[in-house]
Amino acid sequence: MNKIETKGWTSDTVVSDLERAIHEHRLPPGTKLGEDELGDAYGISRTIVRAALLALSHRHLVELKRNRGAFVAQPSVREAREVFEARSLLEPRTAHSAALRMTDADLRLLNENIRDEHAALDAGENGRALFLSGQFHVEIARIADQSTIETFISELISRSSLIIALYWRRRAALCETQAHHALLDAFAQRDGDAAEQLMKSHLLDLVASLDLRNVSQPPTSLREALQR
Amino acid sequence: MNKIETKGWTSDTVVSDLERAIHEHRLPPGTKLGEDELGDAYGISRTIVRAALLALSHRHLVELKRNRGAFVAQPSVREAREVFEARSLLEPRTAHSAALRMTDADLRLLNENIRDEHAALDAGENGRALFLSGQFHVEIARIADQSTIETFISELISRSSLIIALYWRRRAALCETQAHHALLDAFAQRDGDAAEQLMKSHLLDLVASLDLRNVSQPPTSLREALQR
DNA sequence: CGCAACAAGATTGTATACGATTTTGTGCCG
DNA sequence: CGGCACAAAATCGTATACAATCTTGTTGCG
Repeated sequence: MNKIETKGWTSDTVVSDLERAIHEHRLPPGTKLGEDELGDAYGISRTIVRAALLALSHRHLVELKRNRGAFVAQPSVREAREVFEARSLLEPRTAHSAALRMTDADLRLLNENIRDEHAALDAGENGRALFLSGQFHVEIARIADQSTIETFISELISRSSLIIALYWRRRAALCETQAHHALLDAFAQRDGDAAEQLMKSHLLDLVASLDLRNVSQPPTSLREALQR
Repeated sequence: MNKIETKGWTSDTVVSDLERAIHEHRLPPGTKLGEDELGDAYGISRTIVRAALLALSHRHLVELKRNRGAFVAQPSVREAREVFEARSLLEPRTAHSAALRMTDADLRLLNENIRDEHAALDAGENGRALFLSGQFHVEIARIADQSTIETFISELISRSSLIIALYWRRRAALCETQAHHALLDAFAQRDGDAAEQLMKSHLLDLVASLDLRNVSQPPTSLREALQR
């Protein structure tokens, strides 16, 4: 693997970089994250890498197996349900708050986000589109001016990306930008109740688009199947 | 400081130990947690201590200041409001779910918890009473069978303990065991709606018992006042 | 030929050494 | 005597060395 260099990588920037790579499905669930490998890639020692992996494990994006190494998490069906249950408690009412605090600048930002997502989809950059789609939700929490809830939602969004990687049913494009459009309309009218309802429906739609039957955990490779 | 020893302290056990000490107000907000000091106390190297402090900082129980050290967090008024806002989104509906899943064994456990809290109060062990009071809330999330939400609530409860340490108005005893009693009754009747309402009120009462006016951040010592 | 025991290699876990930064203490100069 | 500059000490940040554990490959026996 070639170096990334050109930056002064700190623990936090490595976390951001890896989180984004996971979120964009460039690092699929189950991928082994070797400490030496990462250290070489970023041009830092294992000390920093370990701090980053520890942080990612606290966000449930990476699973640390003692004496075995770090792996991109593979959320179980159970965990997938829990994540969306948590989102359904946090996001609708947060969207409500956001609608009441929405500024024109915020609206422009959300609009741009949707536009960029469309552009990414057209360009075939599905990973980037998925990332932007998640950013839309995090941005709402930021607008609601609730940084504590924003932290939770941000984690849940990243985990949702892993869940989508594992359990997404339709192989077609993410045809959910309509939901975001509808939300944007509610925000534009500062209609808290509408935003809350739309968000609730949006999350239900998302869960419905997943295959969460307890049948088979699809391993990403033969190798991964044996590691469990 | 004398050693604790007698245990094989891992990073996780140190985290639990420190978290409990913080939760019980044995380590008040602003307390400096020196790495060498902790390493000596537990008989481990700074490597493990740092991993533990990193974990605690991710839970917002410890603040890491670069090249300055780790300190028990001192939540701002802003942060205090956010924590209780998050709790108000998560806990009522989680109590609802818990009520519907409640077993007799669960009821006994919650009952014991309340009894122990009373005993601790009578014995003047206010820290332990506060810890048990928090455990009550976490236990509800466990009974609701939502480990993801439980993790969030657990963090919020610990942060609430710091908030109470800083902004608690009445210096008298924590006369909130009645609220827990009322909740227990609702649980015993498997009345989800009642439990949800009671939890909502309970949280509102808690916030009301705090002094969250933006006046003065009471520093724990002269020293701390200058560090900010 | 198959399987088990053992040895070699690779990877993580922990401790420690060293450098950077901040804090604290001292002394010179105004 | 007060204040600034510089030096000493303490503490954190990072890298690296070594130990523990797991994985993998090999060999010998049944």
